[in-house]
Amino acid sequence: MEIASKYNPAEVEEKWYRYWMENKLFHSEPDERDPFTVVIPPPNVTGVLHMGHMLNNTIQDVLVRRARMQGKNACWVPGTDHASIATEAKVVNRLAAQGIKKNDLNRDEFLKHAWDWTHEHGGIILEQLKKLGASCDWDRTAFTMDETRSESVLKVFCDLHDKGLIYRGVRMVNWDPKALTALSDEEVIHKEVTGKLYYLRYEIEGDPDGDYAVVATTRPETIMGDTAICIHPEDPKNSHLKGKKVIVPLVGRAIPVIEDKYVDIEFGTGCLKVTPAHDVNDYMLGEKYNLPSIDIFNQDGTLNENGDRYVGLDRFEVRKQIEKDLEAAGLLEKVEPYTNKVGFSERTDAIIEPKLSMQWFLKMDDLARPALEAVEDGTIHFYPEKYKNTYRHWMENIKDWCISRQLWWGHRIPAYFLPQGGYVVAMTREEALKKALAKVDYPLTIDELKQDEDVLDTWFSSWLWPISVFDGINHPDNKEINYYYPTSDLVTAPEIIFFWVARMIMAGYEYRKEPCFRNVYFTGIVRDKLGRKMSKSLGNSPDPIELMEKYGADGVRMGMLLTSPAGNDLPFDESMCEQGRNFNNKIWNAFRLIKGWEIDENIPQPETAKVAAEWFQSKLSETIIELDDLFSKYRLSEALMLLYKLFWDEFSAWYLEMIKPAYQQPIDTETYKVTLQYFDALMRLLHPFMPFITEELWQALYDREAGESIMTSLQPKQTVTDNTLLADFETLKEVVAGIRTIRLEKNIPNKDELELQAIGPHNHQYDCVIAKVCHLASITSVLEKQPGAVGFLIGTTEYSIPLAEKIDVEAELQKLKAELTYTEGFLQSVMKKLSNERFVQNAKPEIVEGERKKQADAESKITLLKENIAALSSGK
RNA sequence: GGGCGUUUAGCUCAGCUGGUUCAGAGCAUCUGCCUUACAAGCAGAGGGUCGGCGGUUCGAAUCCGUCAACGCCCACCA
Repeated sequence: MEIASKYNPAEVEEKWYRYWMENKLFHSEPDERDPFTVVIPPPNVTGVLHMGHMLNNTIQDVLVRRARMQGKNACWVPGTDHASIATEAKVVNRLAAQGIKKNDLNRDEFLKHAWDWTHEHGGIILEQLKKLGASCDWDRTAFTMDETRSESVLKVFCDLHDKGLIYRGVRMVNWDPKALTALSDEEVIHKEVTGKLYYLRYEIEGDPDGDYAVVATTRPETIMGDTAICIHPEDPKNSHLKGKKVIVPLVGRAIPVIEDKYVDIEFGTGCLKVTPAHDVNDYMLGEKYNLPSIDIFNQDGTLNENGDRYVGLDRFEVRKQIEKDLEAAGLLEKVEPYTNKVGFSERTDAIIEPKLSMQWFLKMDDLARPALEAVEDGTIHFYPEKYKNTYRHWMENIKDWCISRQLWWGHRIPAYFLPQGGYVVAMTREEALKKALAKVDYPLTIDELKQDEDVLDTWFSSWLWPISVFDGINHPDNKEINYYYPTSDLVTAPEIIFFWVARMIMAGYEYRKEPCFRNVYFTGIVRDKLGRKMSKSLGNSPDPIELMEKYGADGVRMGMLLTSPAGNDLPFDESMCEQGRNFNNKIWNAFRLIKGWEIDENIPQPETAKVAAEWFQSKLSETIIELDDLFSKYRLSEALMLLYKLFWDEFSAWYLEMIKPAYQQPIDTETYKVTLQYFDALMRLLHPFMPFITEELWQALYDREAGESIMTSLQPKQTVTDNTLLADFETLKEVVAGIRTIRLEKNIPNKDELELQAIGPHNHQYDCVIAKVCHLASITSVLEKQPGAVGFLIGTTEYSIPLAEKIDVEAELQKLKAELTYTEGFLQSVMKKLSNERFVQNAKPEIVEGERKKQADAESKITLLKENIAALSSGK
């Protein structure tokens, strides 16, 4: 059989993914096994795969594949999110490119465009996930705006409304003047911005030439909305303003001076302008002192009819202009550079305008309580644990959730307004009519009901995801939800801990009285080499599909996982994928070696192979124990590294070298059989990480039945771990390394046979292995080192190799002397400890014992070294 | 402004309740090898006063205090 010396992933990956799909190996149905459920964090329906998805989904796939191979009924539910604002923004942009404004269209027309866009781009990302090897149950693919999920959302809205948890009210909200919608607090990103602090003069009414108030503000363009200025009641600087009225600059309107301790005397002039319509704090002052509220902005951030001479101009235009006008009118005292935090829209990056508007809110206090408790008491476990703190802090200070958005793409709020005021909430218009008729005493037709124009926040559908994908909202007692819920693990980014994770937990308790998942694994952020977050706008993100073409999906998966412990950022570098690819190649070539052997049934198993096989069995078992432990702690990077070393170092570099028959010689049946078993076990251990190559080789290892797959085989279990044997082999490896070093230093070709002599304790049990690996003629115990031999120390045993040619005495002496100096220093530090009475008294007995042994070993080593030095010197 | 976290080899990270797993791993680097599975490889080597200072202790990378740098989250100071 001819096998290429380089592994070629492309065709292998294609072939096996198809095989898995054709055999329905990803599909899950409820049965008697334990379920292992994971719901995918649904990516934006029109999004494309980026590196963050790669990391996130690779981790999920590892967990799911491993669970499946532990005999669980694994079910990974894929799907997409309608991503209200993001998708609507994209559609608006596309329409704009065609010269169509959103406002030119009615709601239905716009939605048709949105659905077209969704069908055109939707699901691309899911196809890309297949390339990665994701073992999702594609038959269950869900969409947050498909029929089942939409019904769930409306049902929950109605239910929460009926429970009195949803209310409508005028509040100061975060207004996005670009997207023309309110945003939740979580969608606002505060960034530091360098701007100016303007000091404005407000003349005192009735005293135009006299004193005036000076107000410091960063937003001079809002003065048209001023309805008061505020000072601290105990501020001596501004006491002359008490009880007075002042004139708003340029506008000429008189407003009162109010007093409140909210004002910081030290800041600016200690005098604050109050604009209740456009600042959250001012709003509160306005409420407290019953001030009128003058809204000066249109929805898009331009000034409305209250904008005086600036009507129609954009807010930032006005800021520039008003500075000039104030200056000209002599009303600008001074301008200082100033840095403050400004809120930006997460989606559109527009500067948020605090705006009073009528919105829908969800009361959070009651929902938050059980959700907080679940994480606190460990019912739901976070990895890494530090996010517990973040979570607690938010949950303890939770505010009501603004759930309405002034958009069209999303779940339209099922509230219907009545012609003479009031509203009803119902699943359908028909139901709404019934409810309405029961409520009013005037005749009413169905067309007179006016449905709320707004849609719900995207997260109002995703918070139901672990339930709604199994239709557990609409049919709370169906077989699927009862079987698959609660889900097992959630893998997501810490950025959405509030947006999504916290709210899912709340919905879980509200609608199932049970946690929605047991473990949450928070991934880090994928960054570029310079530490910048990978983003489309920076153009610093490699295309995952291209990466997979270059390094193979298994290679990329491995590259991503090697350096990303839970919660740590991942500084991405292509070289990591290279390492992954190289490992694939290593596996491939080990397979080539094994499969290339000829088997001879008549030859007995050599002793070397027998002990090697025993040793590897133990090594394998030891590794499995460690692996289980790492998985239980979700330390996936370390788990992979452990297997990497097991395969590369222990199996390839040691085990295969020990059992390898001589060139063109056949191998015995026993060794061959056991080696195939080991290889099989290694493939199964690696499969969750690298699904494709392991399937390819696992299939090629034996004749497999049709439809059989490594995917549905079981993970190897621990067997016997012989610790003595393992320790003996570690010593053996040191001896081998010592001999190799001598070969290298003395330039002795591998084919030259050498003799090894041991002075001091040496276990001859595994000599055959050393002899084979190092190509030795013999290993003997002797009493004295031969003149002209070179050696090395392992513990208190000296190993030496007699050499025919002359050795470099000077160099040998130097080496020995250096070793002596080091050992003497070491002995000194040990002696220092032992001569310290308090150490001997206080330290645990075994520690003291250990130090005594160190002392003895060091002393005998020193004696040995001195003898050698003396022998060498005299022989000079 | 509050809270959380990080700082160990050139890079990315392990190091659990203080002492024989204590200074480690992988990658990178250097040296020698095209040895008949693999140069995407083999063999070997070098490299860190564990961020600074102070303390507790017989003993500190590990515990305490403090300072510094970086990161994240939260927050209405004009």
